[in-house]
This record gives sequence, structure tokens and C-alpha cells, in this order.
Amino acid sequence: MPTSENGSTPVYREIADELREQIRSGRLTDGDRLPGENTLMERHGIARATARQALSELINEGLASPVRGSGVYVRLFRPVRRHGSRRLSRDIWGRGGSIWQTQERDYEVDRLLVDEAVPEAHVARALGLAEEEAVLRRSRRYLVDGRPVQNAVSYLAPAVAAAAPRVREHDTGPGGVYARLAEVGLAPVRFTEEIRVRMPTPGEREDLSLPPGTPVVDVARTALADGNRPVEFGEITMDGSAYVLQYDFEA
Amino acid sequence: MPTSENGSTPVYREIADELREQIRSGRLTDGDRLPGENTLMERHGIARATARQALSELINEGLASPVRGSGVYVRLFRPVRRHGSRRLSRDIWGRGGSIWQTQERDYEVDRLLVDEAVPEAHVARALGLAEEEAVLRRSRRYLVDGRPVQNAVSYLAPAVAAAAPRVREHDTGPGGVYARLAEVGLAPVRFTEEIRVRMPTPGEREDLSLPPGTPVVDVARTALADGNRPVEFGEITMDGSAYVLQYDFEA
DNA sequence: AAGTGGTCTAGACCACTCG
DNA sequence: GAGTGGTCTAGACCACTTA
Repeated sequence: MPTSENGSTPVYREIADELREQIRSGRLTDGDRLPGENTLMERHGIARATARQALSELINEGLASPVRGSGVYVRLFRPVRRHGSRRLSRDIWGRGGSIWQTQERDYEVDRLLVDEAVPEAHVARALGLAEEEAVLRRSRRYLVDGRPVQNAVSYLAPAVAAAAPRVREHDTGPGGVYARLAEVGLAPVRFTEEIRVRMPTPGEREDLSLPPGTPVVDVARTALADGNRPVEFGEITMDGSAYVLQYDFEA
Repeated sequence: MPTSENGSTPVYREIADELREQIRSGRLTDGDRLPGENTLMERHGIARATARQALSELINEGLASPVRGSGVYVRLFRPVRRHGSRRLSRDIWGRGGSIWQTQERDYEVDRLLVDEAVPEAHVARALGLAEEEAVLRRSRRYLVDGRPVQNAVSYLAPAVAAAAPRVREHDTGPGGVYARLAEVGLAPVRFTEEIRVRMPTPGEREDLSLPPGTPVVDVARTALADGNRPVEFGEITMDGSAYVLQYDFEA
């Protein structure tokens, strides 16, 4: 029994292509069950490992998600919009809202941690500090619809934290950290965001409940007060399937 | 629905963790060869499929790349910076530069295609057109250091293309499409960019020479002329490992 | 020619889900 | 209890790279 031959494309790939086409065409949609390993083995006369490989193609592309003891299901994609400029505009946090207020979806913060730490070199550089200088660190995880969607860590230079002591509290009050900074004349006036994309580490996969085939987005944000003085540096790791990032800017 | 809990970590995972740690610590770096399937089988007393699964973990994370007949190698990450706002600023294309001028790296355009087509619904919507109306389409692939890094398609409404006929040419002249639009009073004054992240389709994997474990970034850009009139809509698919996107904006 | 990864077969035991 | 995906073994042939 020489394996079926078609010159070039491997069998598992052809099966994956066929299933992908059914998803693309809409014949299979969000939450539908894909044919299982046994079904594929029988239908195509192949070994188990080959059927698995076909399914793992789709899983690694983020189009499907395996559920132990149940099946492999087509995966849904309902991203949340995150506005760059508008989101951080003074209008919003100046009125006591949070940067998340432009979202229609519910959100929660869980696992908020506030501490001090000597930051890594790139953080110190972003804040314009000498190394070895400790900074205030605020770490938190955000949930949307009860599902973890991002981890965020923000760093505040000691001088800044000293000027606005409430940023050390868990509850920083209406408008959050930026509003407290504004009260002491350190309002952010400019932001820089750097976006990188990559596959998550196993730890992040677990922490954000990411199915296989889901990339993450790293956003590194620097907030600058008047005179281009850096007042905050934030690192955010987001579930890439959960967001659409939007930036509006002038020519 | 989700998710999985683990009592004991599988063998393939432990091996992958070990190798990942060697990469993270720097003991193995860019271009180094990882232990092969045979080595892992012997060293850990496992079957071939298990060794393969360990290596495929790293490959799917984008940390390593397999080379047929040779080995599995640690993968390098040298992204190019792409500026949002600054890049598209009038300063640059007003002086006859291209949006790529802020890059230090060499770039090339290959496979430039200019034609007319009835666009998909979301494109028609972005350009404010009735459906079924044909638009001018410019498709091209960009190379950096000889390596394909992005595919871009831009759409121009028929009225806009009629006003600036040179946008139908392959060579649109100094400053490119935007400069031609500016000459007829249709200079873009505002841009909106939407960023999405996902795993590539097999076709994109081939087209952009993407190794497994490399996500792509989709940028959907709308250029608006005076009076918020949409003049161009562009869709870009980028090799996620090749770029850092930067956006600067005011509070 | 030897070694490598790519594909595939044919089994096995397990933990889990579901009716 | 039947079915599912998760893990693993022990083989095989192939195309390709490297020396």
C-alpha cells in the first residue's frame, strides 16, 4: 500500500485545505464541529497521525480549537476595537473616564499588583533614568466578557510617583493615573506606541487562555509630559485575536 | 468549552521547554543548530514522533525554523521600523520621497500590478462608493534586503483616478500616488489605520516566504482628503516578524 | 554516502466529555 | 460506555543537504 500519490501536496495538506475552504465559504462557521480524527481516517483511508496533522494545520492557523473528549471546533473571531489616539485623548481621562470607556464591551481588572522594582534597561531608557533606579510598577490583567484579553505593566519614575502619591494606591481615583499626573502638572501631552507581533510563550498562553495558533501583540507605550518629559512607560501584551487597533492621524 | 488543565507535563513539552530556555538564555542564538530528531531520540530515549513534536513546538512559536536535509535552526528577529504618522506626513511625499524613505534598509517593489476591479463590500464602503462600481487597483509586493516583507493593495475611486491620470501608470512619478493627488487638490489630510493580527493562510505563507510560527499583520488604511472625502483605501499584509509599527500622537 | 527533516502507517493507553 | 482528543511507540520510504 504505497500512500496515495498526487505528485506534490501531502495528503494532510489537502485535507486541511478542504476543511479550510469549508470554513472560508461559511459552510462551517463559529462553533461548528469539524470532522474528528476517526471520521477523517475512515473517510480518507489514512492513519491517525495523518488525520491529526490535518487538523493541527487548522489549529495552528487559529481557525479551529480542539476540545478534549469532545471534538475540534471552528473558532470565532470577535475582536474589540482599541483606539490609539482617541482612546488616550485628554477629553476622556480629563472627564474622569478610563481609557477603556470607548469600549462597548464590559471589562474588569483582575490581579492588580503595585510594587517597586529596578526596571530592565529598555524601561529605564524609555523613562530617561539611570539604571539601578527603582520605579513604581503597576501590573494588571484585563478581562472582557470574563475572558482575559491583556496583561499590562506600567512604570512610573520615582520623582513622578512622589509628586502624585495616589498613583501608589490600588484605586487611583477618577480618571486614573493620568488624571493624578495632570493634577500635579505632569499631564501627558504626547504618546508613542510601538507595536510588535509574535507567538506567545507557554506561560502567556496559559495566562491569557490562548488557544494554539493565536498570536499576541506587544504594545510599548511612552507617555510624555510637557517638554517631552517621559512620565510613564507601559508594556501591554494582548490576545491578538481579541483586538483591532485603530490609529487616526493627520498628514 | 475551554480549556485544559495538566497534571504532569508531557515529555515533548519538557524537551521543548529545555530547548526554549537555552534560546532565551543565549546559549543558543541566531542561526545555531538545535539538536536534531535523532539526537533527541537517543538522548531522551523517545520515539521519533515525540522528538518531532518537541521541535515543532519551537517551530510553531517562531523560535526555530526547519531546513530540509540539514537541521532545525534558531531563528533571528530583525524587524524594520514602520512609522505611522511621521511616515505619511506631507513633509515626506511633498518633497518627492516615498513613504519608505524613513527606512534605513533597502527596499524594492516587485510584481506591481495595476488594473480595475469591482471591489469587495468593505472596500466600497471605505471609499464611500455604491457597490458594483469598479475602482483602480494597484497591487504590489515589497522586498527588504531581497526578502519579501509585505503585500499591499490600494484602491482609488474612479473619480479620483480620472482627476489624476498618472496614478494609472506603473511609475507614478516623484512622491508617488499621494503627490499626484495633491496636484489636483485631493491631498490626503487625514489617515485612519486599523491593525489586525492573525496567522497567515498557506498562500500567504508561500508568497511572503514565512516560516511556520510567523503571524501576519493586516493594516487597513483609509486616506481622507479635505472635507473627510476618502480618496484611497489600502490593505497591507505584512510579515509580522519583519516589522515594528510606531505611532506617535498627541493627547 | 550519510544524515536530515517530511510524510505516513499501525498500533497503544490515557483522560476527558457526553448522552 | 462510547467517542473524543492527547500522548507515545516502532517502524517505513522519500527528497533533500552536506561533506
